[in-house]
Amino acid sequence: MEFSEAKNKFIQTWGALGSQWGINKTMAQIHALLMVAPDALSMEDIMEELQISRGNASMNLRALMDWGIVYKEYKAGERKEFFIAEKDLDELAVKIAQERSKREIKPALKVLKDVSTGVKDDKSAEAKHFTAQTEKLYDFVLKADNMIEKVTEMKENWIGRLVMKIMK
Amino acid sequence: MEFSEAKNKFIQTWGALGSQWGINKTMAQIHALLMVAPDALSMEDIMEELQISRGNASMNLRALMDWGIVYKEYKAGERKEFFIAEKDLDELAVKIAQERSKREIKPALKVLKDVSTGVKDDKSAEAKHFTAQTEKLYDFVLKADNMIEKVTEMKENWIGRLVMKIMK
DNA sequence: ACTATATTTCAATTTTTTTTGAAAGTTTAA
DNA sequence: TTAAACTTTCAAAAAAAATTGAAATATAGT
Repeated sequence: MEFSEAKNKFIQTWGALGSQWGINKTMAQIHALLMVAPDALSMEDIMEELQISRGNASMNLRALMDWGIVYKEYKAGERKEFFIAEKDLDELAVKIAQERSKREIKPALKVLKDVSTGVKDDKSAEAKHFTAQTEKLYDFVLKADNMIEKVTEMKENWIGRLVMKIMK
Repeated sequence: MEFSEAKNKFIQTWGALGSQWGINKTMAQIHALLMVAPDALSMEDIMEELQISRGNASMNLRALMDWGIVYKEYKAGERKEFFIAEKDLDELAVKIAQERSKREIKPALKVLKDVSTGVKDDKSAEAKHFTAQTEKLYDFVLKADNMIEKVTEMKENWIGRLVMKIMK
């Protein structure tokens, strides 16, 4: 297999996978590209390689930096900015987990708490079942979220260690 | 808070959360509705409550059943079909994890294996870095996927047990 | 302060995804 | 076997999301 062919296949696959997990295709592709680039790339490089517009590149690079998984780099004597991906996979997973927790799980937990404790006067079977079920859901999601935090705290190769623990 | 208000808030939130994780809004909303319904609902009930078309209801119920998290139920003397959600949250999480592994992670792993082992002749720094990086990614994703399988095997309240283990 | 270089923003457009609704298909009961 | 009750399918329409490109903004060097 040609290198360029393999690289392309990887970028396309990573983009498609991103879409399925609610991350826009270009964002995932830029990330894939930076993950396998040995050196920092400029916005021009990225536009060229992925055949995307300047605006698209700019917005998605910003999003990746907001997630904390891509960094800016400045090169001496160069005016333009270069970009580099977090390449440590443990660190990458931790960052993604933390961001998803902060952006999505925490707000959902708040709503779950509100709705599970908010219905007071309604004595119907439907309302009782609702309260019981959303309460269970709250407990479950809270536990899962705490787990993410715990896992995140055991810095360095946490996934390896976790596999050990699970296998007992 | 009125029950109907709380229920609506829950359904909307669950739908929005679904979207962010690559699950279509209606599918997540139907699931939310069935999660808090004390009894099985008919397609009519669902269409009515969520204000959606018959086709939409039919397609998304099928999708939920394909994921194994919603079941059909037949009532004596009733011609139409009723639907009920998997309400055990451990079971629900396991089913979702298994489906995502089967549909998305396994195929991605195959591509990662292919591209990380497929570039043979290219001695450039770029190609070398590519092979090294995709190999690491393969190992990492494989480990994560194995973890899902292990966790899935410890039936019954696996998340609680896992929290225990992690906290040591 | 000016200018060349680079980046960001955002309204308009394009693409993708979701939803509709009606026709086709299926099942059950008489 | 017919017909009513119900479900599925899928082409067309609508809605949502992503992308473009050019104007606005920012920055650095002289």
